[in-house]
Amino acid sequence: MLAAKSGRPSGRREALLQAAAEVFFEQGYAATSIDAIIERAGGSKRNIYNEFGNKEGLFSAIVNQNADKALTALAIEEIEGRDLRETLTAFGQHLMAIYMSPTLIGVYRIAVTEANRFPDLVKSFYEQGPGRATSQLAEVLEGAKKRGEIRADDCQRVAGHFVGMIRDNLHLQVVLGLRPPPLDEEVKEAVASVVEIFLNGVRGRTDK
Amino acid sequence: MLAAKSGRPSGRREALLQAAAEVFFEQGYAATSIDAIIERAGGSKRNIYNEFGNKEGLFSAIVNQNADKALTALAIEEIEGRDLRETLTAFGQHLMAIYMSPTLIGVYRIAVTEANRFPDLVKSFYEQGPGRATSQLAEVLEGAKKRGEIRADDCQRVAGHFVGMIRDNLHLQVVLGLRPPPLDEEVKEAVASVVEIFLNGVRGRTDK
DNA sequence: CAGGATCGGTAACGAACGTTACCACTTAAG
DNA sequence: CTTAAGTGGTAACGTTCGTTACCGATCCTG
Repeated sequence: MLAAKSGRPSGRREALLQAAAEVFFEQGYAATSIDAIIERAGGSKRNIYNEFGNKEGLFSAIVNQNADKALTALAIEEIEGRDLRETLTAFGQHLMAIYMSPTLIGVYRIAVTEANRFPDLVKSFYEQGPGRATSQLAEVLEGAKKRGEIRADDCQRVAGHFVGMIRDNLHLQVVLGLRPPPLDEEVKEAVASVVEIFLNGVRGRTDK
Repeated sequence: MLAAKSGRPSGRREALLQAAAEVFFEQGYAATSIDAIIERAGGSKRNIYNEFGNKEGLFSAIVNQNADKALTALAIEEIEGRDLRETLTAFGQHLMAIYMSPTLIGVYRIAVTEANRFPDLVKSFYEQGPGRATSQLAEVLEGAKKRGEIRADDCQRVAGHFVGMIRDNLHLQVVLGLRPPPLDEEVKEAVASVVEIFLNGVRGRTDK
């Protein structure tokens, strides 16, 4: 049709990636047909095969691109606040926003689905995403521990607890399509609740 | 072949369900072929169509059966311990064991994958599984709150935090096939750490 | 023992899919 | 203006898959 001028192949490529991501994330790899992608992106199959070689090439391009997007959005070195509570709150909100973004919901779904078919893709997704976030938080906690602000045996483990609480059932519900992503208001409430419990939890031990 | 006597149709049915579950959970719905199931279960396609009608019927039977399994394994009314710490520890270990069982890992994968194709199945899976667990824990917490043992604004929300911490990154890693399920020793350590933080977190507020 | 009905296996059918051959059209060079 | 090159659309090919028609074997009934 006349959706895109034929003179801009890069625009074509982007449109294909966009449309393919939508369909892949919605339907899964096996259930997604090249025809369905073309129907959404316009143009013809020949376009896909010229640009990406085959179905698997297109899929890999999508996952890598979006994992990179999530990675660059995860620069928390800069959000270290005045005190630990502020840092945790900002980090939690940031994390929640990323986890709940349609893009990462889609990547998450596809990672779970195709874990067997594309183990390398899944590994790099985890390491660049949740794994990296946890490690970065663990470093922050390590610093707080040395300053005596918290008590913790294993900061890596405790950091995992924190990101687990952030994901909560909310993430699961959104991933399962049982509810829409939360609005800012709800995010703030949930993060505040998590930070409150977490801070009390790691600060002092009243017994034992 | 001679794997099952032809006189026991119920044995046949069970064998089919078992084999189909393995392939479905491993490959996903769309990528699983009837032939692949037969190859693993023995017999012939006719068997599947006589017993379950079609591919979708077989799939639904599997998910329902395994969701039921998880449901019946979730009777926590009986594991209320002497004090809150004991109850939470037992509940946490129970929950972790269920979440990490190969069966529920498979169901979880399929639920995430096929959320769009089978919304009703996914909904009942969530309500019978994570949703139910959270609600039951919320009731326990509500009791503790009335007895003054903990402080919490919204027990349902806080219960969500707890199950989130239990899932942790461990669950994600297992679901993604990045590591095997934890052994008993590791489960106990993780749950103890979670309970420690959670109890301190909801018990007293040292500031504010 | 005979007859009928039911179950299970084989093979085939029709549809859908990934991929590619082929051709029309546009574009740039001479 | 002619021609060579490359891009994009259409149609077709071979394969795979869900489903079913057909037929032999098995088991229950009289």
